[in-house]
Amino acid sequence: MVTLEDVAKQAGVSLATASRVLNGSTRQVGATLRARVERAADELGYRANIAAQTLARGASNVIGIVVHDLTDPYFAALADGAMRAAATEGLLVMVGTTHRDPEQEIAYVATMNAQRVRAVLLAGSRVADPVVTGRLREELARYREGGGRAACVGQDLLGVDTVAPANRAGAAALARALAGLGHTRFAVLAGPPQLVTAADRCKGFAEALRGLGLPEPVVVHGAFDRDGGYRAATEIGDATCVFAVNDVMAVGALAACRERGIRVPEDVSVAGFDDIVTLRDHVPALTTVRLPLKDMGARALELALGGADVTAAPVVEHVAGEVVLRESVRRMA
Amino acid sequence: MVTLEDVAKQAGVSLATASRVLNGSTRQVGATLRARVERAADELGYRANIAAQTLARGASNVIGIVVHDLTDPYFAALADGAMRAAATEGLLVMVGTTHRDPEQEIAYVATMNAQRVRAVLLAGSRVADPVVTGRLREELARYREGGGRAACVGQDLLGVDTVAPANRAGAAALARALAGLGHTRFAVLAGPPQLVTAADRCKGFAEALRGLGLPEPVVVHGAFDRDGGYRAATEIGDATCVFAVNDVMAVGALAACRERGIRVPEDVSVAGFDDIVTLRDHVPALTTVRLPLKDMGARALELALGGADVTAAPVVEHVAGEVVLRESVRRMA
DNA sequence: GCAGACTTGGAAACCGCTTTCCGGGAGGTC
DNA sequence: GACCTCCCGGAAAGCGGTTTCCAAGTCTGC
Repeated sequence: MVTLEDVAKQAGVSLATASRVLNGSTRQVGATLRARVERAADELGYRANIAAQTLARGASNVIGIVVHDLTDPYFAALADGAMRAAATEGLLVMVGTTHRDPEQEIAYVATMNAQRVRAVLLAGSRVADPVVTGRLREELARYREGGGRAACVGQDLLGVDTVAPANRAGAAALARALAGLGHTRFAVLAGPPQLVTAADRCKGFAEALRGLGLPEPVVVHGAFDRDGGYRAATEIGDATCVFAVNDVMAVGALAACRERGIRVPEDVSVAGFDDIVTLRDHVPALTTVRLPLKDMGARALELALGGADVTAAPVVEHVAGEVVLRESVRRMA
Repeated sequence: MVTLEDVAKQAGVSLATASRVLNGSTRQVGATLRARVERAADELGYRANIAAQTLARGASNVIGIVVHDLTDPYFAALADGAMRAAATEGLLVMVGTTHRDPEQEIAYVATMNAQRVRAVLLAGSRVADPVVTGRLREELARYREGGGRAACVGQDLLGVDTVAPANRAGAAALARALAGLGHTRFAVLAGPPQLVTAADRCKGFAEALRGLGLPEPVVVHGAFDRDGGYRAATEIGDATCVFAVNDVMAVGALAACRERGIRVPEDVSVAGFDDIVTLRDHVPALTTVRLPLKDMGARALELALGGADVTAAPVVEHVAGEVVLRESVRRMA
């Protein structure tokens, strides 16, 4: 590989000068030398060694983002938002996928720390395990002590800047909207009990029903994905309205209904959460709670990068969800 | 940040020994010292500085992958496959999204080169612009001269190892299957003419029709995304069967039909390409050509990493698509 | 014409780690 | 016991940049 020294030699200048010309310095370099250096670099096809730059500068130009699964449109949208924001700052993005393994998440924080990334973004639901969470916090603390910045999309459990979707409030609003349609017997496809996002949505929904004096919903736990929704949908009892705690599960539930000859919304109403863009053309159109996922991802990155004052209390931004009623629910007679 | 030197000092050993203990060396270190070093590292919370390691070792443990858009499930699946493969090799992944800007793609290759990533994966369609392609090839050549490895998912136009989906053959097979159902008047929602993937699929489809002695299809160009399909769907003339060159466009077309009261498949049959997993529950179920996207991503990474012989001719692996007939098409009377 | 302020180029220290090369001690052989 | 290995620890030379510190001009203003 051609190094800066090669360029300097070819241009007949010192290393220092070559560095100043090519890799953005505050120092001025005369037009003649500047041209010579640029020409040499071009001829030689010089590409700065970023590892060396990072080492010398003590700061890298990459950020890390840790998600569960890129093929889940929820995380893809979050990641996309964050990546666009990163790109405008000229930052590169290193992505880690955990596939919902909390150990992986911790490991990634350590790795990102080793990479000395400028900031790390943790996107995705926490699990309700204080031990695991504790270890994650520890690893994060270690990272931040070294000057790293961190932010999180999801529950405010990590002591870092957080973009927190209003899962509870959103689910509650949805419950009220659904109740407003005349439904009284509900089921919740609740996802795994340890997953905080899922649990919060479930809780918010149930609380709202309680507040309205309606009966408790049937709660069916299962996986947080399409198949989880599909399976859970078979156990909804005599509910007239089922709330799947995310859109992907709702789509699974819809599929299950279809296969079993249950019409939606005529026989049962179905609602989800997130308003996944890729699913907007689903038939029947899914009632859901819209979350501005891209913005949330972008905002989280801003938070991580912003605020020079590391010692300040972490800022938590709550983002509201908007209930979107579509064809998958119907008004009861 | 705590450095290796701090650890060495605390453990009362030399830098060399500490390095050997902590960062995988072939050299043995005695049990006593080894324990001392590990203890010190743990107490101090040492995290190796990967930039320094990369510099010293002359090789990094990250790979780069360049895609158009992570929120497009096609690329998400490809990326996911590649990332899983990378993870099993203990490699980190740097992701760049170009949003279909070829300049961005070239820029990313340069950047990845600067990062000295072990390999870069270019996923996504080439554009039919020899100038741009030439510059990309140049940039790739530069990278590979420096020892970088590269692979590509898509058309074999870059002179690197390639996983090439059989776009033409797949579309042709689809055309024959559709013709076998009795259709004779076709339309193709063809995407942008410069996009090679789109063009190949369109061409393969038309050729097959020609081979069957059927009339030329109506070809409607447009964007390669959902909205492109949506818009193009309004110009299909009197076709009884429309082929959207990818699933996402097909979904857009389906939406357009629905809004205009055109029943699918009763009034018109619709087919796509890719068999996007997220769309499998779409109603009506989409007829399509299945591509093993995750495997393709993984395979491309293997290709990039494998084959020690850089000078060998690039290997091109063709991967076939499988026609999957579903509800969105019907047999003509 | 000259002191003082500015500008610009270069030498060299340093960033944190890997690894080569050396040397000393332990263990084996005859 | 002498000689050879083998094993393991440390000193130090890089890896490819950045940046500080100097020194030598180049301008100003008087």
